[in-house]
Amino acid sequence: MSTIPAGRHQYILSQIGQHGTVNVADLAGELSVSELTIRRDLDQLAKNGLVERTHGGATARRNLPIEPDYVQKASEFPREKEAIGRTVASMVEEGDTLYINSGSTTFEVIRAVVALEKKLTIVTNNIDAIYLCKEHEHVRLILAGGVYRPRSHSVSGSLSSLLVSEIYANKAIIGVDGFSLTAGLSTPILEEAETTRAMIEHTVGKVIVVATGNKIGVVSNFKTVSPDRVDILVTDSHGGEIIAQMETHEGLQVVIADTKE
Amino acid sequence: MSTIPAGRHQYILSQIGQHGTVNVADLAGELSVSELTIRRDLDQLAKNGLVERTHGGATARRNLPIEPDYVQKASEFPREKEAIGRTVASMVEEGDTLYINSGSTTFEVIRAVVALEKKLTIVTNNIDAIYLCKEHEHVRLILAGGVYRPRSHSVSGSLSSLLVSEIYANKAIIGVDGFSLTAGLSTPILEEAETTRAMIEHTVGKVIVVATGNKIGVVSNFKTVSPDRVDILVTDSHGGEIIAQMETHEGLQVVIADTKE
DNA sequence: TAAAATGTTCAAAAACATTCACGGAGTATC
DNA sequence: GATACTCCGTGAATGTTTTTGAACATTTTA
Repeated sequence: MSTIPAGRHQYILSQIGQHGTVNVADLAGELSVSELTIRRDLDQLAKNGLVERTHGGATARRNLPIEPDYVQKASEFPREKEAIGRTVASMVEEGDTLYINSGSTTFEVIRAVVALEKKLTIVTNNIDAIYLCKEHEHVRLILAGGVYRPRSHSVSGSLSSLLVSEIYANKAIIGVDGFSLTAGLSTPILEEAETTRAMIEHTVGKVIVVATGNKIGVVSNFKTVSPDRVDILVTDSHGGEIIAQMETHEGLQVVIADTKE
Repeated sequence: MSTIPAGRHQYILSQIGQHGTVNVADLAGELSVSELTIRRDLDQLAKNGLVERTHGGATARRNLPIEPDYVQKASEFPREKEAIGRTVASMVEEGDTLYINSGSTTFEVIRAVVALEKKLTIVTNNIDAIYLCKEHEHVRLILAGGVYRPRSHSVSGSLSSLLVSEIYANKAIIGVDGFSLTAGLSTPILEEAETTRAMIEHTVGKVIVVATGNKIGVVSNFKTVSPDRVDILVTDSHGGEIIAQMETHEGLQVVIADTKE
């Protein structure tokens, strides 16, 4: 009898494959370990998405893990992005319909916005938004369709724009890879640029751009819209002197998000 | 043998799948638990939309008052669904563009189809398809947009149909909650019915319906399309005598998926 | 109306989460 | 080479939650 954990796991999985379910007491007897150890084995297998944990044992898992690997989230400027999210959330009002495009900064915005517990409609092409909205009854999530891009966990392209053209939002929250007063908003992906542009064009209220300081003054490959279309820029305190120029730009309100404590 | 709640549920569902009905007294005897426990099991299954509760037992759903929980449903007939998936995958050819609607059976189809390593385009409203296609370079995944439905892990509604109306596929693989020769395809959710209908209408090739045996002869709330529009039905061996009628139906090819060994 | 099935409440039992301690494998330090 | 050290898997002890079954009143079915 294999005494190592990996051997037990293999045995458990084969039992589940054979019978559909297993129970803790039987496994403990068959493998000559305590029930506690079996429980820990099952918990681990469940965490890896290999089995479905139930009271008293486990069952085969045909469906997928609910919680995917989006935990990696904002690896670059987590504190700044979280602060930006909080700041933008304070601008959202009950009943708003929001366009939110994809990206790690706007993901943090969605996280902060759904936490408000306000009645909202969110229209986004960020697939990961699902996990944030899933358990929030008060948020209606409309996902843009289109071609799925694994790298960015988003959908984009002309099919997305088609759906966007049917919806008018009263605020757009746009993450960018580059924001410059001369070149406007820009992203490295053509399809993303198209979808983002469609969102902005179908917004009747404020267009809020979110960008960490390192994006300010940067120009990426594909232009989305000109800077004049932007009403509010929410960024952090690392934008450098270009921020000062932007603050004097007519029609553009610059908000610096506080990374508190 | 000591059985856990989940194991009992599985057994009860398989009994219902085979015989159509179950009664409390028999189950209590077969599973060596009190009738009260069986009643509680049945109540729970009914609450999740998996069975229809009656006095003295339960029956297969004749109609569906509530939206079944996807996670629960996914573990209903794992072997049968896997077999159906494998069978449908053998009908798919290199270069196909497939419409696949949402549901736990079609999910298994997607799983089997992407494993083929063929170059394909999959258009679906099943959100979980993302995890199956994420690491398969040869599959282009187009996600239908629309309102997200947490309980069924899908998007649906008029916005989805809008996107679907732009795409013509050469095969449609459709999961249903009810398939009857008189009433046709039906589902418990209006929006799903609409999206599925749009998919079928924009398919130029074969329409393949997948359904485990317990769905055969069942009528749910909202009709999708008439049975004449269906070319192939892939099901398992638990369909009962209605299958024989279907096999004689003109223009409908019935395929029984083998749950190997 | 009588029998069967159900709903409800409550207590016991089973399974669980959590914390702590033990012991072996490997590593670092002297 | 010995000691101390951490890391990991394991099991015991504790209190908590879930599940189960009995008892009794109520409803449904025949």
